[in-house]
This record gives sequence, structure tokens and C-alpha cells, in this order.
Amino acid sequence: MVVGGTGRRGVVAAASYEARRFGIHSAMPSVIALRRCPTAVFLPGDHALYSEVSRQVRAIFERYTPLVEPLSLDEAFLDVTGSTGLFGPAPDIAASVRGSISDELGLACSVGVAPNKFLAKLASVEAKPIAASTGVEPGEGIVVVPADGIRAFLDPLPVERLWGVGPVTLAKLHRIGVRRVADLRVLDERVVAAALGSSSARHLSALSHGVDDRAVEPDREAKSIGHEETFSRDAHRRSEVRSHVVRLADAVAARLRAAGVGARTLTLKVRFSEGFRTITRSTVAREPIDQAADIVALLEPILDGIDPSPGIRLLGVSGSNLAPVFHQLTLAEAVDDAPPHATGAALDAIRERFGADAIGPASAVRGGHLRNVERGRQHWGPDLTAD
DNA sequence: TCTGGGGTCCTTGGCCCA
DNA sequence: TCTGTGGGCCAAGGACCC
Repeated sequence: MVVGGTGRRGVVAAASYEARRFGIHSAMPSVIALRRCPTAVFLPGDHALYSEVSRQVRAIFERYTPLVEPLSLDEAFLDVTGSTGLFGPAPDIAASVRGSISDELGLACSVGVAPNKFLAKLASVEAKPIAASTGVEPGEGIVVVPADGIRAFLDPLPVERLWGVGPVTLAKLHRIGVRRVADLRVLDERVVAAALGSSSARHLSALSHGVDDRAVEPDREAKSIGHEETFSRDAHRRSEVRSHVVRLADAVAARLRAAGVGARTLTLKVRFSEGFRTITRSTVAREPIDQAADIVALLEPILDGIDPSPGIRLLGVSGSNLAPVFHQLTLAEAVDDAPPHATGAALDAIRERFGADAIGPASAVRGGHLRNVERGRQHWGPDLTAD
């Protein structure tokens, strides 16, 4: 079974261990996955459901400690240092959390227990089942890395298991003879720095020794808010591109207002069909903004400088440099007693009462009905009915 | 008829200013 | 007045994560 985008430009979000035996993995184009395993069952993702379940899982975590840092929809760090008096040693807490999630939600999960975030994350991966071409080997469910067992745990692991080592870094490490974590640990940091740069070298060197002093942070604030969309058919006309940008800006603005912030930096992302080439262009507003019209106005000059005629497959709008918004009243607004930026607030109120698609920019009307950009609506690529 | 969407963090290079 | 330097900010791109 494969879950993810079902359209021509969709990707795999997750694959069952049986499907993985055919070489299917997440982020693989759905058409390739189908080619590798024509008998696989393809299901669309349901992001809204996952968010809800994620909330339920988090509620279980919070019975054990207030120090819960979500890493994604389906992973979180828990600092249980202060909870052992109430619930017993950390491995017992892990077993209890795992039991509760299984009993109450019917879900399987794996847990890593270790002295820091990096090791706990690695341990949780070790606890998962393994899909080999010969069959699926069940995982242990819980893996504990005690403080005096760090080296024994880390040394034999392939270096790409380290957080931050992807295909590019891995190739560079292979070039200097590093294949396992132990190779990296014993190597002079200057040699690593010559291959990767000093910042990465320092970071990876620390990890190879099992050192990670980042705290579990329960209330991490978002640093950017954005939306992007791949189209099932390329956009070639300026008017088409502009209306997509209006839709995206509208969605970003609504989320900025919901978060109670505005963005000073606005970035437009454009992916051309030709060669899969991606560019980003950003600009800075004088003050933080949270209104769609302001975002579009700011991006307009960038848009004018882009030629869509070769074909654009993806557009994205995102805001960063987030800060609280202070509305400076114009003289007219002060005299008329009219609230500034009433449009955004009115949109929010209407959507709150009548639903996300109750109102939106005219350019969001597709196939006779309104379809606003919404978080998770098109998470794994355009579906078959997108256009 | 191959490559999503939501992010974070880092690097590089230009510019301005003290 | 000229030159060098270093910090801070910004823009763009890239690597990486789930």
C-alpha cells in the first residue's frame, strides 16, 4: 500500500513495509512507484485526519511531561528528566507511552530513549521494522542508549544516519574515506572542515561523539509561513500566474493573521518546467504586513520581471522575518473612525463562520466553485481532479 | 508520462557603515 | 582624504528534514 499524491505529478508520502520491498520509498514520484509495483494499492493522503490524530498523540505525551517538542506531525521529543519520580525510569515511560498510543489510538510507534535529542532520534529509527527484499523484519519498538553505551551504539552506524548528512554531504564524506560514524569520530576535524566547511565539520564532529546540548523546546515559534503549489498543467500566461499568486498570498495572509504576526520579508518561488529549475526572489516591506493586497503589491515588481512563457509548474509565496503588526492609521482612517485593514478581518470572520471556502479571491474559482489554497489540501501534489 | 509541501539552517557575496 | 577591515543586513541558493 502506498499513500500520497495520486495525480501525474504526485509523490509518495508513505509506503507500507510490504511496498518498500519493491524499492518504493517516500518522496518518490508516484508514477515511478506504480512502475515498480503495479499491483500496489494507491491511496490519497488525508492531512486533516493526520493533524487530528497528531493532536491526540500529543495529548498522550503531555500526560508524562510538559516538555514536548513536536518535530513533525508524527514525531516529538519528550524531556522526561523531571518525570521519573512520578512515572519511573525513562525506558518505563517509553513503554507506557507506547502502550497508551496502541491501546487508545490503535497505532504502532517506535521510541528512542537517550541522554539527548540527537541520540534519541537515532535510537527511535533503530527501533523500527526493517524492509528487506526477502521480507519484513519486525522492530524492537523501543531502543535505549545509556550514557555509557553511546560509543558502542554510534560507531558502527553508517555515517548517513547522522542528522544533516544527506546525499551531497555523504558523497563528500565518502571522498575522504568516511563511511561509518567511527571513521568520522577518529578523523582530525580539520580534514573534515576542508571537505565540508568549518561549521558542518564542527557540527558533525560533535554528533560523531554523541554530543548534542540542544534543549527540548516546547513552544518553538514558526520563523516563516508559506504556501506553494505545483500545477497539474504548466502556467504560461502572465494573467494565470498573477491569479495563482493572489490565491497563495491570500492563504499566507490569513495564516499570518491567525498567528498574530506580519511578515517583513516576502519571497516568491518559481519552478520552471524546463529542467526543473527553481528560483526565489525576495523583497523587504517597510513594516510587517499581513494583508493579501499588500503582499501582492510588494511581489508585483518581481512578477513583472519573470517570463512565464516557457512554462511554470510551481509557484510559492512565503513570509519570514515575522513580527507583530502595528497598524499606522492614516489621517483619513483616524477621522472616519474606520478600522484599518478591515478586509482581512472580515474575510477571517466569514471563513470562521461559514467555512474555509465561503469567500476568497475571484481567481480561486475553479471549475465553477471556489477552491482556496489551504494547508494540507494538496499536500502530495495535484490530484487527478485538480484542474 | 519524474521529481510535493511544509519547514529550518547554512553559505556566499554584495552593500553600507563605522 | 584614502584605504583597509569587520559587523550587520539582505538576497539568493542549496542541503536537509519529515
